[in-house]
Amino acid sequence: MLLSKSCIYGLRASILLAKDESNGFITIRDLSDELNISFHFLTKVLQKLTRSEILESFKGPNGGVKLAKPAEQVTFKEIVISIDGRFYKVDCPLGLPACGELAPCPLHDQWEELNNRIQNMIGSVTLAELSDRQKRGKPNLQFSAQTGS
Amino acid sequence: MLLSKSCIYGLRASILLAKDESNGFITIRDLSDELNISFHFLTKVLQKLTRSEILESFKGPNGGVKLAKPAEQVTFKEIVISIDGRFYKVDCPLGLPACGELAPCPLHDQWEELNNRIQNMIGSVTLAELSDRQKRGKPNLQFSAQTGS
DNA sequence: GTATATTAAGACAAAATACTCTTAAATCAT
DNA sequence: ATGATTTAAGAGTATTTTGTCTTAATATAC
Ligand code: SF4
Ligand code: SF4
Repeated sequence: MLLSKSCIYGLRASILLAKDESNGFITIRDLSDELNISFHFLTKVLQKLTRSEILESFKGPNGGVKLAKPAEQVTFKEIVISIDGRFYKVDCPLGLPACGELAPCPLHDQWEELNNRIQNMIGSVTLAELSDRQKRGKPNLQFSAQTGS
Repeated sequence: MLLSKSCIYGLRASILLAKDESNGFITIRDLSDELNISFHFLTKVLQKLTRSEILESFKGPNGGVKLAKPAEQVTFKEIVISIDGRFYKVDCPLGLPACGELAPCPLHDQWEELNNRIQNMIGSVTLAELSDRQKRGKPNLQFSAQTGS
């Protein structure tokens, strides 16, 4: 499991928001219905994104959430950090102190490159790019109940 | 978090076992002391490795555990699978069905390559290679209490 | 055989994560 | 103002993961 479920839900919801071009508010109920996940749970996840000012929310009728800035300016990584709270990093599981710098084991460089790759991957791709795939996609494409991992 | 703690403990213990060249049994108590983790918890983890025939165990005085085969023949991956129970895989978090093959999003190839890299990484390195780093290392190198991730 | 050392097994507890529900606050429509 | 809609907040529950403890089984040494 690379990302928590909360994080995955937040990403999926964000992509739905990016897909909407009206820039109006969309209710969390609509999002949770389309994603097949709990409304209340998603609400909590999106609250984090709102507090991080990735989303903007509005209460009352015609309220909901929307992206606080253009989808081109929101990275995958921002969302992960906002929800999972920490900088995403894959540490070496062997955890030896004073390791690596002096006498790296056969995996040391690979762990490092793995991290760089992940950082680069999620840091450079934006919601705009991710949702574009959706917008162009077949209309019957839907989010599944399964979460991936 | 890429690997569970159980898995990390199992890996660390296995490396200690590989470091020992006498090929005699080592008590789990010794391992847990050196790794600074709970004896009982490590026992349960190592039982999985024993059932998978990666380790061999022996009860009673002079008993303990040892590698069931040469360290050169035990891969990182075998241990992960034995303990975490599943094939290690980093799925795309967006989880769209009928995705990818037809119209991959900007990350699709990268997720795939990430997986290949991880599979290759943990599938090709053996305990012998990992412990070699330890054997040659400074004698005061010790496992830390922290787990990495 | 009796005591001792050691893993095996499983019940139990604690913590982290995932999820649900209730109530409050804000906003809008009438 | 009143009532409906919708997010915010937080209490509460469930599940999974992590960790502890107790007892049983197996082997050795005397
Ligand atoms: S050398 Fe690097 S990868 Fe290898 S055990 Fe040390 S920190 Fe981990
Ligand atoms: S195309 Fe993108 S969203 Fe679809 S499975 Fe591949 S990485 Fe995931």
